[in-house]
Amino acid sequence: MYRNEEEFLSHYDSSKFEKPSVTSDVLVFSVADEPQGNYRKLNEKHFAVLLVKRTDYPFKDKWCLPGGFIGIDETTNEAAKRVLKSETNLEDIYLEQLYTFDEVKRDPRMRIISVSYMALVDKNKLQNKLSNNASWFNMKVLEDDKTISVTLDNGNESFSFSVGKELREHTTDRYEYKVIKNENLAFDHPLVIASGISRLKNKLEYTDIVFNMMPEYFTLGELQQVYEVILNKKLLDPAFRRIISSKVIKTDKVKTGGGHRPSVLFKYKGKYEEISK
Amino acid sequence: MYRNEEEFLSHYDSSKFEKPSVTSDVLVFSVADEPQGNYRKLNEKHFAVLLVKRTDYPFKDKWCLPGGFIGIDETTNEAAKRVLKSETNLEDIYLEQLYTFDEVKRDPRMRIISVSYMALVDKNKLQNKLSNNASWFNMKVLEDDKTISVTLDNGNESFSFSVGKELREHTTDRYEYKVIKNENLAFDHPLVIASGISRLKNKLEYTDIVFNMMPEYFTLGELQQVYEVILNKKLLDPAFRRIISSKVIKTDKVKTGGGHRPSVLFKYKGKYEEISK
DNA sequence: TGAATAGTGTCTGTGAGACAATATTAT
DNA sequence: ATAATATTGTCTCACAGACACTATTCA
Repeated sequence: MYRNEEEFLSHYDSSKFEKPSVTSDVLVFSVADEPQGNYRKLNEKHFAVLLVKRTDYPFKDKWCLPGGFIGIDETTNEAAKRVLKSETNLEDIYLEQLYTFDEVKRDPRMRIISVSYMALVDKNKLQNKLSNNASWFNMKVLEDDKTISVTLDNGNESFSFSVGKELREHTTDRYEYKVIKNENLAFDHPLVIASGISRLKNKLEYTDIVFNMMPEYFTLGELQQVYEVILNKKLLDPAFRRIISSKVIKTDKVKTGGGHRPSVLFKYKGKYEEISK
Repeated sequence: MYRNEEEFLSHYDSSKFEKPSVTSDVLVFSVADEPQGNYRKLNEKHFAVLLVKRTDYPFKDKWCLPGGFIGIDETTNEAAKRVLKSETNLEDIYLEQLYTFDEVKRDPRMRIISVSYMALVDKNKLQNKLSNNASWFNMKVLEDDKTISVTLDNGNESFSFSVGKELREHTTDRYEYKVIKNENLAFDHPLVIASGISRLKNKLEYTDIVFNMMPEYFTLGELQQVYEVILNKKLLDPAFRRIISSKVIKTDKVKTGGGHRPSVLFKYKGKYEEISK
């Protein structure tokens, strides 16, 4: 035994155990604006995720989440930020740890543990800033009691995957899904995407994270569209306005030009409150 | 470049990068029954956490969560179960991944990433099964907007710690706390405990996890006490009964002997429903 | 009998769901 | 004028908070 902590540390051999590798993977969500024919109608919105085409084995040519090995002096959060910066050139965006995936065989090369993060971005803020093998995929999500099915489409390619939510009796963990169908995604990334969707839906209801996907000024109609496209259901206008009103402040700006009554622009109250204190 | 995945894998050198070590730490919560003088009164309940005294450096003689390095062929979840079994001799108990803590300097020896799990147990099920350097600590939790303070007491020792919740603008993560005061806990375990308390409080309201800390038969009064001691506030009887009634079924058993009206025993509905289908 | 908990009844206010009604624009 | 969205009004119903009341036991 050693006499004190210093002495102990100087003798400690950190190479004794065989260690897993650790990566940080980032699930980047956004809501895309898609203009369509009728000048009167609003832009359609799509729930979208950022994927990267793998150029190397394993899973060469499959799509995966942006991510990579963490440095020995870098936190997983820092690694996620680094990856995000290099793929989207965005900084200071919302990032939260999602889940740590660590099935022993999730990577065929070796034991790799993936700490996944969820990021929310306003797609309009990044213009032509995507790295060239990255691409946004619109998502259509179908969810029932037992399954989450997602269809992905980036304009050129379209494919789908589905995962099952099976609840084991005593180890119930919301994110312990199981891949049922997957052909075009690398690793266990279907699980990560499904977990992220589930988390986002939940947090939408009891936090203010949605504003991380919004521009500074927005109409309540636009905001409602974002909720609707993520939650995948229509909301009633008056109810939505009631609920959201406390989180948002009216500005004196309006949005015109839509062939219908102009819409007042709002901004997120959060920051404002801090200033006004 | 390699011609196919197999060829690639056979050449892959997994020792190229310097890797962190990975541990699995388990936050075991329970609610302790403490009998007290007056024969009429109900047992007092205490929110409790299981800690282990460290026998080695670093942090020799400080208290920490049960945990340990994961095997190269073992998931963090399996490691958590293994640890739990060895400390409490309990199996098949509720276990969910909490958060992955990975500050670069969180362990003075070397880079160690900790995947933490939260477990809920019914303390009555384990009799004298604790390993000998483990001990239950009753917790008193004080929480306000900015701080969580916890006082721990196992009968012999009493100490407290506190962590601050600071919300950074764009990286808001509920579990990114900061240690303000800590003298007796090893590593960053104050953060883990605070995160777990926060998660448990939340999940109490919208899931059924509480029943993992209950015996098969319980009275609504006892169940209410468990809620009250975890949420740290009194609940109104009629409201509580209304809300909980859908999750629970009445049995024909009663609990007598308390110097007051006997109380009907209930059981959790979850399992029952599956059988009756 | 009385201390203590078990359990029920009911009033009130809040807030969500639903739907109707009005307002305003560009073509 | 019309299609389309913006915005507000209001009715109803469910439900949580609050408090009062009744029920039952055992030293």
